[in-house]
Amino acid sequence: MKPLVLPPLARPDGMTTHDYAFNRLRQAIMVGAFRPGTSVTIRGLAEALESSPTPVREALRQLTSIGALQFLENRRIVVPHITPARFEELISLRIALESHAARRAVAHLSERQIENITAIDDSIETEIRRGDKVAALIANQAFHRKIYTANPDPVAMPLIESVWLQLGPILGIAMEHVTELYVVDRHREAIEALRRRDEEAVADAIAADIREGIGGFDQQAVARLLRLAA
Amino acid sequence: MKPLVLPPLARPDGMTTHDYAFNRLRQAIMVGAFRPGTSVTIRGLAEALESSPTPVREALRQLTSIGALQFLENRRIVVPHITPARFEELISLRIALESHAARRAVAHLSERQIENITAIDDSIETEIRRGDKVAALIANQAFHRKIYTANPDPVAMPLIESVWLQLGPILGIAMEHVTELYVVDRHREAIEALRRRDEEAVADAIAADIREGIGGFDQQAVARLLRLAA
DNA sequence: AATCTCTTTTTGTGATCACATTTTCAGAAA
DNA sequence: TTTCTGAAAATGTGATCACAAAAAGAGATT
Repeated sequence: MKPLVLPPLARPDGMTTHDYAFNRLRQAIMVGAFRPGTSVTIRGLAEALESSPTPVREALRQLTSIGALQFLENRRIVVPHITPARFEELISLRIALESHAARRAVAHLSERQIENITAIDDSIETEIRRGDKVAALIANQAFHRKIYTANPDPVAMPLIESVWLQLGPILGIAMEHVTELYVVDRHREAIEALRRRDEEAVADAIAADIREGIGGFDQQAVARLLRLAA
Repeated sequence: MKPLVLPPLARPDGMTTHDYAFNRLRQAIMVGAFRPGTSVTIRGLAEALESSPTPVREALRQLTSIGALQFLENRRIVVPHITPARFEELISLRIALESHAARRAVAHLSERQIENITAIDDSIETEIRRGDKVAALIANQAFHRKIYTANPDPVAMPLIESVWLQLGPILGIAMEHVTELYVVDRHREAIEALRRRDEEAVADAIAADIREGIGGFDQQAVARLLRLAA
């Protein structure tokens, strides 16, 4: 058994073991730390997290509920495989969900929040220039999340994160093959539209942003990689 | 402790205790067997299901992942409350998700499948005439599910079911106050559009179907009920 | 060298128990 | 009657163990 490498994550006080395991695994999958097809074991993770099977199993079950993992028929636990068709469906779903969420958030965004979002966009570019792919990815997710959660009832957010999780393993592959990240300027476009309170323009900018790339990764290139891996 | 009443559900051979608990609770919530704010206990459910805390807790954790339940700060487990605003957000999300899923399914539907869907629609009307609200609800969900899962990669389906689950408790309230169900003929409209392979018309029919009612329940009336309950 | 068979190890499952926190509720005090 | 207090009960959490199924590996056979 390979000694599982898990990106570190602080454990806030009072957080249950189960919650900690869930969040840490979730974060790991979301930023591409696991490749499609990777299998994990309850006991292995329990050891890596210095815990016991019970809370880990609960965390794994939750992760399967949101599409991040899969319990196979033979009881094996794996990171789901992704076909090119499934990848295309997920991107298309992201566009539908996120342009919807963006549209429903516009009316609730304060000037202050828009400034905040602009600052996050700057940090994305900083990370891209520094070449830190994972940090750029996380900042990009923060950018999107900040917009959608301006809605006081962000019911779409958990669903969006579920799609991000399902795309995570792809990002891991992409990060291995893509050497250069590029700055997406659809973000500036979205911010401008937010300032004008133009719901349709915001939705369009977000849709274009997703269609053109996955947080700094060229989508066409990723699709090509997938076809090769299949 | 009130002796929990849970709608029965067959347990297929080889299904794990955990899976059975999950499916049974899920089904119960989806058809409105629990009111918003209802609290459940792990031991209580374990007893009702003639099982033990471990698999039940896993099932409950999974249900929270998909928005069907909520673990509060004080460790209480409850069916989430719904505000009118949240209800409106969920309906709007249903429209976005399901019109998208319908559009992406059209190209994959065979004539045979369309016939099947027509038959399901007939069964909805039968149940409505018989006055069996729960059966009508289940048939209505089957109608929608059958369309969306024609897509060989139905990645949106789990998200759609998550929204259905979050609307479930509302349906329970609706069923208490609404005496008369009515037949939605947007279904016929959708079927006609499916036959013509008209993606936009299908998406529009589904959107209208959702906007006008929740599987036989008048949406405006439900919104009014919610405002009263709040 | 490839395939089959049987043993050993690994792994998921579910029941049980101890512990800490929360809730409940009876009885006292205002 | 209402409010406060403290003991008892209920509840979520997590570790452990026994069990059955699956996987891995060793050795024999073809």
